[in-house]
Amino acid sequence: MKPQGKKKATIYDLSVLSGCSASTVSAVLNGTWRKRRIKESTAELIQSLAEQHQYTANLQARGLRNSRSGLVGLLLPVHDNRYFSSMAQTFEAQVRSHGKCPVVVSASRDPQEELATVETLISYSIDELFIAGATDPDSVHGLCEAAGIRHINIDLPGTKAPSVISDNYQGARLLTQAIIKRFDDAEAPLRPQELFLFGGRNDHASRERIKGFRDIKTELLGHDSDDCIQPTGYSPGMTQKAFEAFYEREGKLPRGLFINSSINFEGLLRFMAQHPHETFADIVVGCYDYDPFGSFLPFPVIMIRQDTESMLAKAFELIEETRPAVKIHLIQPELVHPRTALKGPLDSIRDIDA
Amino acid sequence: MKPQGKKKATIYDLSVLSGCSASTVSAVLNGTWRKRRIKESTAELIQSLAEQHQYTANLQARGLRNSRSGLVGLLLPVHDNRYFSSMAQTFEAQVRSHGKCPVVVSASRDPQEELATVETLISYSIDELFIAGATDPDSVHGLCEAAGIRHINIDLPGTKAPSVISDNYQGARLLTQAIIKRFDDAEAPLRPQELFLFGGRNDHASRERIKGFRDIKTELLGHDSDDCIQPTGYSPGMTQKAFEAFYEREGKLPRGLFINSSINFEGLLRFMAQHPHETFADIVVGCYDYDPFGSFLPFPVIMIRQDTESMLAKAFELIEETRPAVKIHLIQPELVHPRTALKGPLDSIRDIDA
DNA sequence: CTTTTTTGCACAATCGATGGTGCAAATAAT
DNA sequence: ATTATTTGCACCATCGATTGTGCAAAAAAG
Repeated sequence: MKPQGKKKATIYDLSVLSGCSASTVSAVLNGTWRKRRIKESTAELIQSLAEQHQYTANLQARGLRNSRSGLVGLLLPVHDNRYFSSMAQTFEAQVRSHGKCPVVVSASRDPQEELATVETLISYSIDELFIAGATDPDSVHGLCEAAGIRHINIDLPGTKAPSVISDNYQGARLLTQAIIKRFDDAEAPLRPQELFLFGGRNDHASRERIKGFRDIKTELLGHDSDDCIQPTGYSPGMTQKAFEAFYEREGKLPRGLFINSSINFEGLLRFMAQHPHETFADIVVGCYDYDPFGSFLPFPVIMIRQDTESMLAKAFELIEETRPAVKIHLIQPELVHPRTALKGPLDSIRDIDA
Repeated sequence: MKPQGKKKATIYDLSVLSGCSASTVSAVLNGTWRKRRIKESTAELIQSLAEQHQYTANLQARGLRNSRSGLVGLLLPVHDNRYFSSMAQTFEAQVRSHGKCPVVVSASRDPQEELATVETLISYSIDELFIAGATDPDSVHGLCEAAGIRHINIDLPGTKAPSVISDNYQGARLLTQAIIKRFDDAEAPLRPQELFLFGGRNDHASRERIKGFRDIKTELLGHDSDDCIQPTGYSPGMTQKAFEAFYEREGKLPRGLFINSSINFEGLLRFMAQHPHETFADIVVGCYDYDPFGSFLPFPVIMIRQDTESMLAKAFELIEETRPAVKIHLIQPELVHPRTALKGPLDSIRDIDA
């Protein structure tokens, strides 16, 4: 029928048109009509009217009534890096496959903003919340708990709700080992003071990665000292400064670099922009995060791809449970060798014309 | 006060607690109380009660009543590439600064999914919609129009709503010119059959870019033939195949490559993974999209950074207008030379501990 | 000490959908 | 033909917030 002037049709409009009551219309349109013993012919009539008038339910009204909204939220620290944006992509696909509506929001790794954002989501009667990389997962838990909203931590664990995170310790060991191995047939063997870790802050992920780094480094190279760890926060700018400072001091970069995340890796890019190719002639970089372009830089870049699909799948599984245990589920990440272009969530979406 | 057992406080709860009517409570808490001549002391009482009981308005109820929700939507084709994810990031910042709540969803460049997603958003009484990179902006317009929702196209233009897009023609000229210039002091000059365009499909952006590419190429190199244009859709897999096919046929890659988007660039990465460094020894790549890691690949990569901030700013400006003209606003993109690490939206978020 | 004006707030309808309850008509059982 | 069931649906309260309207009490004007 015509695209209507302005206002959307409601069950009351259809009620008038069909001669049935609004409750009948409602039942027909939300599928509960068999349970309510509505005649099949009545249902058909109403359905065809609904179609003609392009009826779609007002989800705010429905949500108000059932205090559910059909929305499932993903709280992200930031959008614009490959780790989180590909998480968003898989999240959307999984939520849709459950027949719900995904909502992705970021809170800039700011505890205040995290809480404010979650409050807003709760006010919209969001049904479930996936909390990824929150600085303060337990406070967020507090809000969800009070509102009776199922929630789960991803990427960074909390102590009050179940968490699904990648096995940072193991991943860091893998990555560090791979970096070291790269020097196996170098003319000069890698010395402990030549292998540094840059980036991260005092969060669970960083701590675990640092532990893994130090453990395997000590195992393989015999020694590790505190000054080989340079936490810079999750900021490209600070990371760049750290590299500049190091370079100023030492006249060169460490031969082996463990970079805590792709965001920190961008700090290295900024440093690179200021220095000639030779500066990077024989370095090996390991980055705890995968970025397809990062994998093809002019020096060997070994990366860790966190398995966001498995993490989210596990998270969905747990969030469905009635009383999930408050424990941390570790998902194994994957080591990605230099010059590797992995497939991603985009590969599963069809592209029409070529 | 205590975090409450389960249910959130409503104006009715506060109404009882304060001895005032619900309408008074409502007025106090939504700021209209002066207009309603509520005594200041009453307002203070209610506000303090609200704080004690951690009252937050049920936004679904409010939205139902005003048929507005405070939500502003951004419809994206996909999340996981730097162009769209950084668009999401700036979008969120801008929406928040307007006191609204951002909602970002992707629709996989699938016209069906686009419409379904927008219908859902409309059912939540979203206030405004930014339609980015939609395959079928005009159908989306239809839905918004019928629902009386302000909307605007970004990145890909429609014919029925105002659009803000980057100047693809001009950008493509810039980029192509920069590619050609790179060969100025090469031993062998670049011949027209050595400069190819890969990627894109039959959308407005691709068409404009192809036009810009061909125009300047003809101007500078004297000739351009149809087979130098290889549209592959927006899919890494298809793009890879196109490169493989070309390589199979010609035994090498073109010396000059114009790649239509970072998504297509990922197709080149996949190709690269299959071939040794030498294959890329003297190629020059121009990519219509900026990715910081892409900028540092082992061969010269010239990129175009689309100015998402300006695009969104302009879009916000237009969407506020009562009757914005249905026209296309062009935003100039920026040429980014190889080995450049630009700042992005992440730089404006503070990082607490270093 | 009236009359007018202002102040301060309560009432009740409304937004659209849902679901428990009740009840008449149709059908089946006796 | 009478009672018991089943069928098919209407009625109405409800979710929480908003807002136009109305009306006492208090203050000001006379």
